[in-house]
Amino acid sequence: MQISSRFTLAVHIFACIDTFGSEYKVTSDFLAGSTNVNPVIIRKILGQLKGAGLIEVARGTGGTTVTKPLSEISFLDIYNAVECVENGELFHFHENPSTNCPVGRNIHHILDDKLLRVQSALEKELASITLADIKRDTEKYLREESR
Amino acid sequence: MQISSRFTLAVHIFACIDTFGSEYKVTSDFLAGSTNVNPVIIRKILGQLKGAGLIEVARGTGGTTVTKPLSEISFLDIYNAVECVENGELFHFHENPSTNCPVGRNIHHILDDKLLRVQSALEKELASITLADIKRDTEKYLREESR
DNA sequence: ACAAGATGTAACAATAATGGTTACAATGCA
DNA sequence: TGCATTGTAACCATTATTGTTACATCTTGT
Repeated sequence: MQISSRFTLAVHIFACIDTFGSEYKVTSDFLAGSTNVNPVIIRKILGQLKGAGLIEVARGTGGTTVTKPLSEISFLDIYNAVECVENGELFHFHENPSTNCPVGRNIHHILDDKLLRVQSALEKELASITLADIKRDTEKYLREESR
Repeated sequence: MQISSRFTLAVHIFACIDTFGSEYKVTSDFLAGSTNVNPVIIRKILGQLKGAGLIEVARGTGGTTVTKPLSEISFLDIYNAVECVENGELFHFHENPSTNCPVGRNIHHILDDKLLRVQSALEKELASITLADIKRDTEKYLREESR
């Protein structure tokens, strides 16, 4: 199963806030224009990012701002904000394996440490990438365009 | 989004084949008993594992065998066999970001290398774990039980 | 005070994936 | 031939995703 487009959308949103925030008021309609995604979807994602304390959204007047230095917001923060995995577990276990079978009643013990290793590897890499990297590369690509 | 229980089921299946294969004929009904999952679901997973060349399933007579040494079958092999991600891409991208917006038309360039890094980290860890590890730990837990 | 522009959210729909279930043709062996 | 088993089709229920309309609520400017 793929990770929801909410994640790439959220990064796109941050790139827009950083690129256009000083010049325009970054509203859900503005972001809907850039992402080509329905403004209500955008507002839901903004709500999740706000819930995670990564942004502030101005009620009434509109507009979005980032609450921390970009280098302190990692892909993992964003992933956790928008990807609501239950119990935070990457792997879905089949329920109630047979307790009559020696393998069935031990499969969790056998697998858990290994699944955790895999999940940790994913999260570690997500944590190593921050919005500062996105800012740097966004500026790079925009510079290349304007030449 | 979680990785489908097909993955943990597949590992469970391999553990059963290894533990019981010499003593019993490992049929989809047998596996359904151990996993507590419908035999048709088991047969579908067996079909995927067979398609990936990891096992052989005896038509008519029934029973399942592994085609390679356990140390040569990694979690990544199993993951790729049962987790049908389109294009093999872990991250889902929102479609048609605006080409009028500088961020919209560059977001793919900006993100692609970073998403690939994350996916590679996941796959590398999956590749580092093999069914030989599962065999070793299964035997360990069964030994601990019988004391 | 009120109009205008935004957000927050409810409600509903379409689509897809997951997991389950029944049914049955095809297979291989005794 | 009979039997156990696989492979697969045809459904179904449930859930997640994404899209859409609608509207109450909030803030500011006039």
